[in-house]
Amino acid sequence: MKPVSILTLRRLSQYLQIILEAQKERQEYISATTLANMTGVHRTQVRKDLSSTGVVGVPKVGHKVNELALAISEFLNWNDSSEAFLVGAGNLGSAILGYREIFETKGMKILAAFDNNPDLIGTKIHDVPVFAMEKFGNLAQRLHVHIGIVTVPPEAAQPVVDMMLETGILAIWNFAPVQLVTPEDIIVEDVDLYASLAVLSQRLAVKLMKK
Amino acid sequence: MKPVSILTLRRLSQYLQIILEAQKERQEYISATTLANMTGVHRTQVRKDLSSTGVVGVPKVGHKVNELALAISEFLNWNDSSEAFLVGAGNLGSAILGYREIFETKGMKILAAFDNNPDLIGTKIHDVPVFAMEKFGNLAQRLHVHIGIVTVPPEAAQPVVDMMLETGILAIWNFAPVQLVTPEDIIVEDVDLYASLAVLSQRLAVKLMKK
DNA sequence: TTCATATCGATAGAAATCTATCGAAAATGA
DNA sequence: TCATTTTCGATAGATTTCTATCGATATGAA
Repeated sequence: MKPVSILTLRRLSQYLQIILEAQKERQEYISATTLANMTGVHRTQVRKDLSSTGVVGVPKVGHKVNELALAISEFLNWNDSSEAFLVGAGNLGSAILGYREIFETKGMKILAAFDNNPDLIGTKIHDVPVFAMEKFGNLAQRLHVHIGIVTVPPEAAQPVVDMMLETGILAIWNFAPVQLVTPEDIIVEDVDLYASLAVLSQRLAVKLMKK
Repeated sequence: MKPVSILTLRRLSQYLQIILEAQKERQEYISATTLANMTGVHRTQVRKDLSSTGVVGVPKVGHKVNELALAISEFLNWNDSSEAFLVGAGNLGSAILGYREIFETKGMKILAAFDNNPDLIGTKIHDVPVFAMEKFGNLAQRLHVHIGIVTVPPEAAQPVVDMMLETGILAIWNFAPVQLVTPEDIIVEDVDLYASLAVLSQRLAVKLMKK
């Protein structure tokens, strides 16, 4: 199995979303062509992306919706569950916790949240208990948690991450808009809102200029 | 001015973040090499990215921090303000509104939020007033708002977007995990958490398999 | 049965993106 | 003053990513 590009992974998630819709509507088959039309990705690109999961389709028919959904889920490792801890139970953290159930269907179970705000400690947010920061290490090791979700303010992010890495965290989902410093083998996935906004605003500026 | 790739725009935002830090620390100069080391992007790539904003550096010295910050901000259109409306004042919407002030420093002013929950209408969230959905069109046209932020549940996203497009919205910042259908000339920037999670979980799975 | 059509998977070619190299310019220090 | 070092910007080459093309196969209509 050769490594797959980030772009392919992102597209696979996109296809899966559409495929799940088709599944809800009881469609039996779906073709790469359909996925291409719905996403704007090129037909052949969709085929390549799908082929990296190992599925094979039937000419003139396409792929069985159920099989395809399963294959992509398996490939993304969304079928077995990984445990996660979230640090930073503020606005953004709470919002993420609100998606807890959906994330569970995608293989990520958020077991607990951590914060240093005494008002939050001991409470539950969207059914997830909030603990004091000091409890992180002990709990993470005991429960074999491998994913850390970072939703703290920018200046707090690096110390939090340093702390996480001491406790066996292998992958970090980082929502703080800072460049984290981590060892090579740690997986860091950034959700960079500023970068996203940058694309939006520059594109809009170019567009308005042209008119 | 030739068009700039999305990847370049995202990196420019990243550089700017680092440059602003340097500015806070009263550094006078910063080099492409430094930015490269801090981000992991290749030296020459950083130079190319920077050159697309039109800045010129000084050999052996680098770029003046102030000038560089200004050039990138200008290029991303973060120096003049664009007005935005947000639809969907739930968890995620509130979290976004919490970043209102930071977004303003990046050229986006969120003037109002909209929701169809009667409990929210008439209230303020992070100082932003919440109106009924029906008010959107009228207000958007009167205030010449061009950016729509979509933080509604997936099933509500497409209707909301359709409504937005009827009222002169030109760019959409979409946080709903669905494929939006829009005319060619509308700018859509997706923040796709599932795609991000897909990258994280697949990478982690591969990593754990290797061990 | 035969033909037209839609789709598949594979391969090859095109385009975009990234990396390496080179000469020039500014600072530093001998 | 002159060599050394660091960085710049430009160009060329390598790599990755995307798109076009082709034969093969299953379906459905003539």
